[in-house]
Order: sequence, then C-alpha cells, then structure tokens
Amino acid sequence: MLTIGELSRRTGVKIPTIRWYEQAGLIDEPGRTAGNQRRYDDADLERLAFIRHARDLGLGIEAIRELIDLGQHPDKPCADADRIAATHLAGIRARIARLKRLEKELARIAGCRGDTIGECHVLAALSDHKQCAAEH
Amino acid sequence: MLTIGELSRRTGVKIPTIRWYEQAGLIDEPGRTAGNQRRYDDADLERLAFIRHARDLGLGIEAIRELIDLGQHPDKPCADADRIAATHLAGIRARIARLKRLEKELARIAGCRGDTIGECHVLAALSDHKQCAAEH
DNA sequence: CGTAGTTGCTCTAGCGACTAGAGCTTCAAG
DNA sequence: CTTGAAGCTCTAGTCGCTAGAGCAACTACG
Repeated sequence: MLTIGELSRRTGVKIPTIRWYEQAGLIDEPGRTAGNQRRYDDADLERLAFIRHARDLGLGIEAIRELIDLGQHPDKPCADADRIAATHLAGIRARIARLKRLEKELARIAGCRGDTIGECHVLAALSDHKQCAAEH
Repeated sequence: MLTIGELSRRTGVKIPTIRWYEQAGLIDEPGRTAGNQRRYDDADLERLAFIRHARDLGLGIEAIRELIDLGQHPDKPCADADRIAATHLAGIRARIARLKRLEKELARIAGCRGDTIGECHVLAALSDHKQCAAEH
C-alpha cells in the first residue's frame, strides 16, 4: 500500500497532478484509509507509470484515455492502438517541420549588425512579412 | 479609419484576439466613435501586423511586449532586440531537438505487428520505459 | 498517552493565448 | 425608417497542470 507521496516519488508525477489524473478519470479512485487518505497498490503504480511515459512522449490526455480503454479490452484489434500512436507521430513530424521553417526564418532575422533600434533589422524584419524567404 | 472587422480581415487576426491584445497592452486603446465603436488607423494596422508576424514565428507575448517597447526608443542599442530573437531561436532549436527524440522513439513504437491488444507492443512499449532506446 | 512535525485532504484560482457565447447596441444601405 | 450586419461588454471555457489556504490525519519519539 502506497501513500500518494510515495507514489509521487516513485513515478516522478507530482501529487496534485496525480489527484488531477484521478479527477480526469485516467486513474481509478483508489481506496481510502479510515481517515480518508488515498492508498494505492502496484496496479495504480503501473497505470501511473504508463501515463507518465505516454505524456513524456507528448501524447495528449484524450489519446491516453483511449489507450487505457484499449488496454482494458485485450481482445480488441491492436490496430486501434497503433493508429493512435501513428496519428501522434504524424503530428510530431508536422510540428518538427513547422519549427524548422521558423528556425530558418529566425536565424536569418537574428544577428543584427546595426547599432541602435532605429537601424535594427530584427525589428524591421518582424514588421514586414514580405522580407521572409518563405511562408511559416 | 478602419473598423475592427476590417482590421481583422487585413491582418488575419480574429476580432476577439484584437480586443484581447488591447486588454493585454500590446496595442494602444484606439479612438472610438460617438457610439463607442473602435476605429483604427494605419499605425494600428502596422502594429498588429508586427504582432501577428512575431506570433507566427512563435514569439511569446512577453517577448513581443519587449520588442514593442524597444521600437518606441530608436536610440536604444539594437543588441537588446537581437538578444530576444536569439533567445527565442535557441528555444526553438531545443524544442526541435526534443521533438526529434520523441519522433525516433515513437517511430520505433508504432507499427505493431500483433493482432489484438493483448499482444500489442505499442501498449507494452508505453508501459515500460526501459524498452526505450534513449531518454526523452 | 501526549505532542510535534510531516504528510495528507478539499477547494479555489491561476497560467498562456486565446475562443465562444449571451444579450445588447450601433452602423450603413436601401 | 427599417432591416440586417457588425459592433459592444462580460463571462466562461480550453489544456494540463500548479500553487496556495486552511484544515485533518498519520507517525515517531519521549
């Protein structure tokens, strides 16, 4: 039996966040002591580690909820879980592509050789989208 | 003299967002008609285009506020504006690096060859961080 | 058994950067 | 003068937590 503090220490998830996950329905409501304190078991620990890992990989709460639901039904097709991961992967790739465009543009903008704001081309470039090499 | 709707159309910034920028102090409170409606001029248009462009490049509101302040003082050193852009660029590069690590890990995880959830390695990999090739 | 100190509880509010809606007023065209 | 579009303010909601107030319970020591 783990207190919420121990669970937090073992998973690296902060205490208020654990309670928030409970509230959001990602983890089951745990048992309570006579004095109303939460007590967790190893299943809760695993569940929370799963959530933590998925969050670290950037999955959203809704996607995690779906994955947990799937995990409850071992007979459902694996393709469902795969689709969630693949969708998320595509999202990440899109974000990388966009950030790379921004990086290019900003790298071009930064590094002003003027002295004062009046002749600063950082501000000029930000004022005028037409100075950009590409869309972003 | 532009209405808020025209300003919105010309800059691509939605009407509530323009009002929000005003509230946030990024644009000056414009003049009003006798009937209390906002009327903008070309300076407001430029300011908003600047904000829009900086936002598109991913700068935060606080950074934009600083840049606007700098723009009001043409005698200040250009290095200040440059520092903001460079800081932001570094942030973007860090985000790209992190997303690339996630991409690698997810690409490895996705593409399950099992049939049912019970034998799905997507869920297994998410449950167990030790299966990951690297930290993320 | 008493007490002190740590940990837990609930509830509320705040973050960034908007977005959406209700319910009302004003403007511009015919 | 009427109609319909566009404007106004104010409030609340988004996502994924995080922080704080004010209290209750658990644990270790004497």
